[in-house]
Amino acid sequence: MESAFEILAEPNRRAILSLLVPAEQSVGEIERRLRMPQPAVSKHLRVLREAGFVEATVDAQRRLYRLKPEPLKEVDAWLAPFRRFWEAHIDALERHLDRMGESPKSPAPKSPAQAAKKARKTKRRRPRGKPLTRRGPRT
Amino acid sequence: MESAFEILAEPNRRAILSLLVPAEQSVGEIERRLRMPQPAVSKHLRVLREAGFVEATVDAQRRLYRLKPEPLKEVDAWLAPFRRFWEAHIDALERHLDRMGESPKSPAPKSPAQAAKKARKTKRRRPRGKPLTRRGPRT
DNA sequence: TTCGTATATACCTTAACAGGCATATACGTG
DNA sequence: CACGTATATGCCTGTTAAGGTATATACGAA
Repeated sequence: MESAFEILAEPNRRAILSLLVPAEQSVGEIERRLRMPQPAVSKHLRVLREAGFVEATVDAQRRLYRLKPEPLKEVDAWLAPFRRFWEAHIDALERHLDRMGESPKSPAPKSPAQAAKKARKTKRRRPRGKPLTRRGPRT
Repeated sequence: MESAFEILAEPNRRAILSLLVPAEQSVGEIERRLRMPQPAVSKHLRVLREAGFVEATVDAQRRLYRLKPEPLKEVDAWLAPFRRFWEAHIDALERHLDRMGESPKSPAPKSPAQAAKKARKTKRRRPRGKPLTRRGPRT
């Protein structure tokens, strides 16, 4: 669990962080708002705390958790080169998309997301019978 | 492996993406530059491709991979609220740090909010009876 | 065709997490 | 002191993903 990215890979943790943007929250509030078992919340908070995403203050038996920006800033910083990349290429991309608005081969390519999903869903367990023209460098 | 964050959790994948910022690269180039076994590279590229982070074109037996911005843009978008958060609090933080440059031990009054809280229910002294071993709400 | 290069997949093993459940610890109050 | 509330940990389990190794596929050249 080294990097900030690994921490953010967990959806519930991202949800917790988002919840903390407007204001600090107690464990119980998070538990209720996200409808998540209390031990889970505590565990995620521990991970977040140890990674520096949040910090807590004590209020009687309660712990009030609030955001700490540093790790997210790191992520933001990592993103910077890519941001420059896509900003530089926006126009080129637009042109490209404009151009291929027709039907290249099969039914007009879906959104990248959908395409990805489909690819994932496709069972690529070769049935052990026929070569099926699949292995090897994709064409 | 749903979200972009999960994809980015893997350091080698991040490395690959960074490598692709300046220009597209073949699998072999990535392999050499990152000193990573070829199957590993191919596997990571597959994940990246299916998640829409990259796309490839065929050049004879070679595949040239290049960046696609969408998923990273998503990440960037998710980050936005937090960016606002830390930008809004930078000055406050600075003030805070400026102020507490003195005695860290003495009750140096913190923010008004905290002061108020404390006034309400100042009773958070650890009884010292038991050595605060480990279990239980952290103090 | 055969060979060499470039890349993708299959399969196996291992490790790491997330979830669930039980329970320990702290604190305030009666 | 006993109790209820708030939160943290321990342990166990299932799942999933990454690494390693072997091999299949595709293509150009001889």
